[in-house]
Formats: sequence, C-alpha cells, structure tokens
Amino acid sequence: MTTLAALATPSPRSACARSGGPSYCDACKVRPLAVCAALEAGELHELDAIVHQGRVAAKETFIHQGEDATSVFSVVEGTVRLYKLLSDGRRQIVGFAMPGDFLGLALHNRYGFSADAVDAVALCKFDRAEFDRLVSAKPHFLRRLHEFATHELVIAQEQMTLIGRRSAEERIAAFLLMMRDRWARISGASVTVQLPMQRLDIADYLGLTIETVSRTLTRLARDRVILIVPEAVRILDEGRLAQLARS
Amino acid sequence: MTTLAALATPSPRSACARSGGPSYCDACKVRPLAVCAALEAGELHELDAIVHQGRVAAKETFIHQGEDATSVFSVVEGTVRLYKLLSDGRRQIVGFAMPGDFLGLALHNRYGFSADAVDAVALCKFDRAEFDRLVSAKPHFLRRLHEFATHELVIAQEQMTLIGRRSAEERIAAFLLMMRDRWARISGASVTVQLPMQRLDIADYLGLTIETVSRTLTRLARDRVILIVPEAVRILDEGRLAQLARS
DNA sequence: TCGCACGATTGATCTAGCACAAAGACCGTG
DNA sequence: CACGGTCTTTGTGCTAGATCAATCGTGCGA
Repeated sequence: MTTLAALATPSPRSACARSGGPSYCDACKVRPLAVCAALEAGELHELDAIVHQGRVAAKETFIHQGEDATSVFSVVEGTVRLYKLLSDGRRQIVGFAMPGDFLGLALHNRYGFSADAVDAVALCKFDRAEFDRLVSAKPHFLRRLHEFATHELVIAQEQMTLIGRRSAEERIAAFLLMMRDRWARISGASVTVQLPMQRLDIADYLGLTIETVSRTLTRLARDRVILIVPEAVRILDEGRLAQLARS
Repeated sequence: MTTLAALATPSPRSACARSGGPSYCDACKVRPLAVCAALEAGELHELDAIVHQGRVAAKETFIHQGEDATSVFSVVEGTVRLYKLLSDGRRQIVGFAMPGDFLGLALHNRYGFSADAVDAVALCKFDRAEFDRLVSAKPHFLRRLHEFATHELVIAQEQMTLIGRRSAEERIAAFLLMMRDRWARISGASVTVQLPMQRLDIADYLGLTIETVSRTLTRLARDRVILIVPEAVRILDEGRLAQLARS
C-alpha cells in the first residue's frame, strides 16, 4: 500500500504488477472503473499508461492551496474535502470529491484550494504535463473533462444559491438529499445517507456553524423527518425533506 | 439594429452585410475581437460562419432557467446578470457576464439559470448544435472553452467563500475590487469602478439585502475609503479596501 | 477499568444583518 | 416645472444564527 509520501514521489509503475489490460493492481485495492465514472473502457486504457496510485490517511492534506499544480487526481475510494482557508482560520469547503471525481482540473499554475482526506482515501494521481499531453492528443477525452468541469460549475452555482439565499434548515435538507443522490450513483439507492465527514465539515460546506448544524439535525430528528445514526442519517420522511429543500 | 425578437428567431446572415472577413457589420455595432477576449483571429474566423447577432434592451430576459438550452451566447457590449430564482422570489445572482464572456456553455439540455440585460447589451448568439459541431471539429477551440469553464469554476469557488464566510463589509470590498479588475481587462486600469447594475443586483450577488449594501457603501464613503458617484464608485484608499477584502 | 481526548449536543446570550417603514434623490414626461 | 415612478438612503426594531460555555457520549490506550 502506497502512502502519501509515495504519492508525492510517484512509485515506478512496476511497483504495481499488472497484466497489461485496463486493470489496476490488487495491492492498491483500486477498481478500474472508479477512476472516473464518466469514462469508457478505451479512455481508461489510455489513462492507464500514465497513472500513479496511492492512498491518503484520514485528515492528511495532499493538495495545498497556492502550491504549484503539478498533478491531477481522481478519487477511487473514500471522500475528499476541497476547501479554501482565510488568513484568520475561517474555512469554506467548496466541495466534497467522491469516487469518480477529478481534482485539480483547472488550467491554472497553482491550486486554488486545499484538499484533504475525510476518511481513508484511494487516489489515482497523474502528472499534470503528461495528463495535458494526453488530453491534447485525444479530443474525446478533453470533451469528457469539459463536461465534468461544466457540471461542476452548475453544482457550484447551486451551492452559491444555497449559501446565499437559503435558511439553515433548507441548507441541511438540500445537503442530505444531495449526499443521498451522490451515494446512489456509486452504491445504489438507499434511505440511509452516509455522512463520512464530521459536523464541522458540514458546517463549513454550508456556511453555518457546527452548533447550528447540530441543532438543525436534532430538530429534524425530533420532527421524525430523519433518524440520526453514527456516520449516517436515515431519511424517514423524504417528502418533507424535499419540501424543505425545494427551490 | 436587431431586437430580442430577432434574436429568438435568428435573422438570416444576409441581414448583416459583411465583407467575408472576420469583421462584423457596422449596423450591429459589434467589435469582432469582443466575441471572446480569449480567442485568436483564426478562431474568430471560424465562429464567424455560424454567428447571429442582436441586442437586448436593459432588463429584458433572454435566457430562462429550465428552458431548452438551444443557444450559446457571448457578450459583446454591456453587462448581463445570471441568476437563479427560488419559488418564493428569493434570487441569487451567480455571476455578471461582461464583454468577452460566454453564456450557456454547460453541456446540459436545459439552462441552469436565467439571464437578463443589466444595461443595453450586444450579443453574439450561436445555435447550440452548430456550435457543438464546430467545437467537436476543432480541438484547440474546445480547449479554449475548457479553459474558460475551469476559470469560471475557480471564480465560483471564490464566490462561495465570499458568501459563506465573509462579513458584509468584506464582501463589498472584494466586490468593488473584482469589478475594478474586470473593467481593467476591458477598458484599462482606473480608480473609478463602473457599477452598471443597481444595488439590488449587488445585494443578490453577495447574498445580502439592498439595505445592507447601501449602508456598507455609505460607511465606506464616510470613512473616505471610496467616493460614491452615479453609476460608479471611486476608490480613494485602495490599500484599505484590499485589506478588507484580503483572504 | 480508568481517564483522557475528541466530537457532538445542549443551553444562554449576543449581534450582524434582516425586515419593515419612511424619507430623499433622481429622472423622464406631459 | 410639477408629477409620478424607480431607486437609494436612513431609521427602528427584530430574529436567525453566531458566540461562548458547559455537558455528554464514545472510543481507545495504558
């Protein structure tokens, strides 16, 4: 198992014994299709030639805002938080990256945010220059990335609306439904919403304080809209939740 | 001069008498390079084959959230506000588009926001299908659009941080400096920040109320940080403003 | 089994920004 | 140049959510 240190200095490809196909080594516990949910087999095969893999322990930071953007990542397992820090410590989480998501796609010289692992994370790491070369040579691949980027933009605009114009209760409701839908894409529909991140992360994502998040969840539980369980929330009254979240 | 009606039903290209080069007709008062500041002459020439032009009067809406995304636009003159409306009338402006900016790039079937003209606006309008065909055929062009989209994403993430974690005064200071920088790209540096949008637009962009925007500007003016003039603000103490806005 | 550390919850109070209301300021029009 | 509409400013409470401060689990290592 590779560590963050191994990520920073990518291990040679031979470290992962592979059969030559678009499969990843068992040692890394990486499922090939998870590199990017939107990619097709042929595209994966191309990526396969330039990928480095690794794992990041919970709470470790592997992208530092302002540093040279030398890598592009995709999440294979686990949850990553992307955030901006103000000089006085205030933090805004601008997104959670989950299996299939890309990080660091912006064509800038420096990372615009920091990123660290919420829980244990498995990553694919690509050298930026190699990645760019591949992308330039394969228009269909660039098109996928462009789709991914514009989709991220749509989500970012919804998030602005959520933070700028909605009450705490509405933000929490929308957050729970969003997390439910994201997990549904990965592991199938469920009334149980996995919440690997802690309350402080939810607060910093929604522009609230940890106390407000806690109180709001407690109130929703008291009203029998949700049931709070460790690391998760069970949705009891989806209609009511959707009504609170609706635009 | 074409109107919104003419935009909705694009006038035949012959309506604009052109010499065949990458120049636009005088009647439309459109400067070719303004189609997109990031594009080069060759790329403009390609766009030239599929462009339709028109003008939108102040306050007219030309993109309706949720409708079929049949067109891509670029702003040539004036300022456009992009916004999302909640069912109860709350509004979040997710961005202002100014000369050189593209609108409706997201590869979705429906527009994710509404857009209307803040002041008199000149637009280039492209049929989405034709635009997509051109983009697919010209990888360098797709790359430009991807750059534009990722840049928009970076801006959206900064905006999230602004709205989610900063005080009213910090938001206003950052907004003024941002507007100053955007105009600088178009018409050169100046201590006078043009503000074509009204207070309510600024409020809905920053997640504040009109009263808070007005009071905050008044306070900055009382403290001799800015000078309020019609349709604009003059920056008197840039250092102080930057200090308030800094991350 | 204890104790300690970390996260979550709950309580009490405070305040930045909101909501409502009433003047101003400005501008085009008859 | 008076009138009406629109936008902005200013004044006065009010409240959602922040802040400060205890608890209250829960897991884990000695």
